[in-house]
Amino acid sequence: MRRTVRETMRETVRVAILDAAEELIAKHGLHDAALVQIAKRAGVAVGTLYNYFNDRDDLIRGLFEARRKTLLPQLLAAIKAGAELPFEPRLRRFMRELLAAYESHRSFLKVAIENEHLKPRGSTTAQDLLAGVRDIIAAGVREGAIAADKAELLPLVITGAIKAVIVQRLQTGGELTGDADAIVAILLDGVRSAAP
Amino acid sequence: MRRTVRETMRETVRVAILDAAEELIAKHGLHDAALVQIAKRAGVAVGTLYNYFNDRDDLIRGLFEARRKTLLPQLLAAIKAGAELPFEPRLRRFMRELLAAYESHRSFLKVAIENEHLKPRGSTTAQDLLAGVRDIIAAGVREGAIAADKAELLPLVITGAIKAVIVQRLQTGGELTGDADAIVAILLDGVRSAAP
Amino acid sequence: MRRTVRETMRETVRVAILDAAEELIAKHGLHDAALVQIAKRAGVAVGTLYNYFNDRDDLIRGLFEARRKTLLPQLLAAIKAGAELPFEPRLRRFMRELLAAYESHRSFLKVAIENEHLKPRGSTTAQDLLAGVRDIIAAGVREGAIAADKAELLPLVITGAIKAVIVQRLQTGGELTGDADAIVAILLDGVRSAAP
Amino acid sequence: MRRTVRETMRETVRVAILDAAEELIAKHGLHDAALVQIAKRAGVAVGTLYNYFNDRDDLIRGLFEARRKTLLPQLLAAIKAGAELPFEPRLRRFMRELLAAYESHRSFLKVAIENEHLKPRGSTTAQDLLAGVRDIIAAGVREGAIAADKAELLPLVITGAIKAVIVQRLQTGGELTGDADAIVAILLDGVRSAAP
DNA sequence: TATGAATGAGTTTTCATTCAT
DNA sequence: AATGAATGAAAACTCATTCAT
Repeated sequence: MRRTVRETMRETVRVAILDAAEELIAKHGLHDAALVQIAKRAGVAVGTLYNYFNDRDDLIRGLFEARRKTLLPQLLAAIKAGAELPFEPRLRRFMRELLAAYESHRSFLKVAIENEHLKPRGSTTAQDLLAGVRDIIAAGVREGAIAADKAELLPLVITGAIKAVIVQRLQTGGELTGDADAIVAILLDGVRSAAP
Repeated sequence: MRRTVRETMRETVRVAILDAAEELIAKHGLHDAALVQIAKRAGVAVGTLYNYFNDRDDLIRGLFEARRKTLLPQLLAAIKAGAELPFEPRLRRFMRELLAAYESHRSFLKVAIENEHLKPRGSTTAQDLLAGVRDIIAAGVREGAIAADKAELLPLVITGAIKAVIVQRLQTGGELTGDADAIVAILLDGVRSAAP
Repeated sequence: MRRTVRETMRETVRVAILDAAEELIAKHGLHDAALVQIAKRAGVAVGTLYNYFNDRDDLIRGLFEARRKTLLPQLLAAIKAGAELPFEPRLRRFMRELLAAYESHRSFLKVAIENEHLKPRGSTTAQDLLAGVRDIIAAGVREGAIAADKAELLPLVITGAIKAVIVQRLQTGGELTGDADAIVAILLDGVRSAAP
Repeated sequence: MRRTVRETMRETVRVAILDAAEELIAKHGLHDAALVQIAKRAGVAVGTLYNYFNDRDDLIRGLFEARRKTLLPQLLAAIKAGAELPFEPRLRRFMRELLAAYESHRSFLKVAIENEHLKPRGSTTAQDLLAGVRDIIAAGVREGAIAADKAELLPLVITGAIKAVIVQRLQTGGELTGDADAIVAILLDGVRSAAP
């Protein structure tokens, strides 16, 4: 039981460190978030960081992995949520749930999008998203709801659109969820006016 | 006229520096491209960089501005190219010309996309693109070719899609132009299968 | 008597710590043997080290003193062993017994020789050895067996030779004892070939 | 020619750095000679050290290599010096010249002997010495001047004796050369008193 | 103007030591 | 007494910037 107490403490500190890192990286950029600052904001000494991570790189990776661990289940849930629905409502539902889940990770989304090019140990949240969208599209193709020739590029287009909208909303401060239906509408129907 | 010769020399060196910077930033990332390396690759000494730029930041900004100066006319040309065409072929043509123009700037595209979040003094290539797409969309709306309610989000979706495809092609090595029509097709018609 | 049990436990831990220290210092060098590692290998926590030693320096000194405490009696025994013998067989016997005694302290010998220059409070094993050899030489001189003019440098030459041979054997892995007679032969007779 | 001036300057600074390093390491030990101190004593800034060496380790190695580069020719000269002499006078001459050469490197000898166990890139001064002594001994064997069975251990015994004497003289401050003949006498004749 | 060595402030990293549990 | 996380001073290392030549 003593063991458990200590482990709880450890976990608390670890979380504090990662939160501090996320915050500072979001504010100042990956490189300009100095370890001393991260430590200070986390309320620990510099040396303490090294009781939790091997080096700076490991800490950064730790942040990405921790967030991924939180976000992946939510992504999977969003995928599963409408599994029994036909393609269109399913995509709509997925988008809404996804952006709702993302809503509470704005800070990390900024960090993740700005540093997408850094190659991590495992998979990234962005890759998870792409894979998830691919699954749904694949289902749509099997169902006959989607033109097969569009299926290949579509996941890229969708995730690209999502990111663009997120970036914009992070800047302007608006809610992410608000755009879910609009994005889907464009993708499903195209942009042509309904006029004959 | 002697003056002109000297200025040509200066310009040559400046170009070499920017090319070197672009190359190294594309390879190692914005922060990990050290000035000594840039100088070495440009074939000059570190001190020389400071005869062309005030400081590191100014050099980076110089790179972005130089590329913008090249790309903006090409973008404007792509916009103008189909000005007299109706919306759909115009968008199609724009996409083709845009990606063709981008084709010879792969290295810079990598740099630009990875560092989109850094706010420079003036406009960025990304903002130019967004503005250009907005223009074309606006024309489409006036023309009645586009559902007005989709017009607001559409530019974001389009540029987001373009970026996503570019990033992917930069990684896999494929041609950019190849995807122009496919992207447009998705956006115009939506992804529904043609089925009755 | 309960007291004694407790003291035995303490002693056991102390020994474990010193053994761990010796092992790690032999492997990584004096400075690169970190206290955390020593503690881990000893099977205790870092803090525990400080229940047995005041600080790092004290621990190191403790190691040297502990080993000296073991080795000194063996050295003295080797000196005493042939006390009644004439000089030459005495020296021969001394060498054999000395190297035999050292045989089971290879790890510490490495540590001791590599760190001979660190001046501790008390005497060192190296100084003990030198003193011992001096005693034997002095006896040889009194006995008339040794040229008096060679008596001053001789102890240094002998101990230097011993150390050199030990270092070499520690590297190559051979037995220490094997060289005892050969060293003595060189020192007694010189290296001249027996030829007339 | 400008080139040459700069290179001369560079060499001057490099030498200053290595001298400072040698001095401080001799005084405080390998590990306790901090780079800031070395830089200060060399009259340069810390960063300058890194214009000459990759890292601390490289600087240390640089010191050993530089000294070896100076000492090796002197050693070789000492070996060659008496090449035409018969073994005994040759050994005697070698010892005198060797210790004379070492005389002006006391500081480095301390450093070298105290850190003999660190494995360098190439060979060490100690290894050079051992090899040199081996050469001379081998010649002695061929000449029939040395008992062949003693030839194997002899180089170790000689170098060990030399080191021991050097260490002692470094401490007490005496001249190194003074002991050359005495060491050789012991080794050649053995220590037996001349008495019948 | 070009050069490249020198600079030193700013970061990362280490580890003996402390101390609450 | 034992534990091991926290501490922070001290060290190594980086690199944009300066400046004498």
